[in-house]
Order: sequence, then structure tokens, then C-alpha cells
Amino acid sequence: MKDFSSPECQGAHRAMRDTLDVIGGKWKLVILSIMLERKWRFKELVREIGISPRILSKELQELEINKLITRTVCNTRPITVEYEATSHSRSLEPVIRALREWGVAHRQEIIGRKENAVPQLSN
Amino acid sequence: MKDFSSPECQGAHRAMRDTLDVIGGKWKLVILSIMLERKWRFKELVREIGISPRILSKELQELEINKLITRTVCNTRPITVEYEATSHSRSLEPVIRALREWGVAHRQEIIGRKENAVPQLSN
DNA sequence: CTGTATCCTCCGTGATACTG
DNA sequence: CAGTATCACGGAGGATACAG
Repeated sequence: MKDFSSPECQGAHRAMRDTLDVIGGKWKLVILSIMLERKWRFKELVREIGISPRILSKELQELEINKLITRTVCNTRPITVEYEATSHSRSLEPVIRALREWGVAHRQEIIGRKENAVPQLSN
Repeated sequence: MKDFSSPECQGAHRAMRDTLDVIGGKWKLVILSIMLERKWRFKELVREIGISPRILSKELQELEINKLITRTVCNTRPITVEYEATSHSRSLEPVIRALREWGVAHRQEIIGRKENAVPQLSN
């Protein structure tokens, strides 16, 4: 349990920490980013993002717990599942769009137009 | 080196990945968030954030490499160092503010007003 | 197709002590 | 004060196979 009475939680960054607890990590914003586009099926996400099924499953569960996506099982053969953004996650849409645009701007800021030559953007 | 020709980098989320490579992780946005307020000294940040010196040092170096903060050594005895946000990082200010506000809103969305009772916000 | 189980690796993080 | 060195650890993330 987070200790809300601890000194570091009294400052202006408590809310930021809360946010990062929910949408932080390597994948959540990437998932939400493309999830805002349309409905997706599990395997579509695996392929589109390039993520392992295990990790994706875990991430989706956590997003669903926080009411950022919905999971809908369809009556098909075989069973298919649709994941979709909620209105709550759509409240993040301007932020996500801004973060994407900033990524593009940063690439210009740091490297000029020299694509594919940025140590800071390496994996 | 990131493989920009790989399939998962052709989609709409490449820019988001780039952004997360720079300001992702556990600390960067928290640091930038309070860094936008004013100048800070090293130890001030350690205390304010509740982060170990080693980690803070590493984070600050990475932020400086990406031109998000400046590091200024002052001619004092003993030496002091001031860290300050750059204009480049100030371009993130609206986003950071939005993320903070979203953290507050999310707390309400998920838990109502029941403070200190959120499994999803635990450490 | 939609996941879960299992195993494993490595990086991020922390504590502490220490140097300049 | 501003860091760095060293040691240690847990957990996030990945690969693969498999189950329903």
C-alpha cells in the first residue's frame, strides 16, 4: 500500500505518481494510443504492437481494472474478443495525441532530420 | 539501435515509443514535473522526490542528454549545482499539467472519495 | 483465436559507504 | 554539497509451449 502520509507524497508530484502508476510502464500508453483508433482483437494487438501474448494479457487486464478499456467476448466460432477504449480513457486522448506529437518534435529537436541516427532513441 | 524498419515501427505508435524512450520510466516525468516549478539543487531533488542519489544522478544525466534540463555548476564553497528546465522541456508543460490533473480525476473516477483505499494505486 | 503456464534473463532500483 | 562505487535483489519483460 502506498504510504500517502510519507513526505514525498505531500508534494505537487503525488498526482503525477498516481498517473504513472496507472498508465506508466513500457506498454500502457502505446496500447491506449492505438486503442483510441478503433476496436481491436487480441491477436491484432500482438501483431500491431510487437508484444508477447503474456505481457499483452497482463497489460489489458490492468487497463480493464482501471476502466480504461472494455473487454467483450463475441459469440463466434471460434470465440473472438474485442477490446475497446472507454470514455474514461478517451479523456486521455488530447494528452496522448500531444505525447505523440512531442515525440516527432523531439526527434527533430535532437537529431535534426538525420533519421535513424539517435543514440537516445535506441532500444 | 532501434530497428526503424521493423514492422512495429511503421504504425502510428512509433512516435509514442520515441516519446516514452525519452520521458518514460519511473522518474522522468516526476522530475520534470517539479523541475518546471523552479531551479533545484541536487539534494533538494533527492529530498523532495524521495529518490536515491544514484538513480537521480542517472536520470538527470539522461534528461540533460536529451536537452530537457540544464546543469549549472555555481562558484560557491562548497560547490553547488543548479538544475533547470529548458525551453524544450517547457514544451511538455501542458502535457505534464494534464497528466497531473488526470491523476486526480482518475482517483475520483475509480475510488470516489475513499482516499487511501486503492489497490490499483499501490506501490 | 484467446489466452495461460513455465521458465528464464536482465535491467531498474535500492542501500550504503565512499570520494572530491 | 554533489555525486560515484559497490553490492544485491525483485520484478518487469521475453520465448516458447500449451490449453480451452
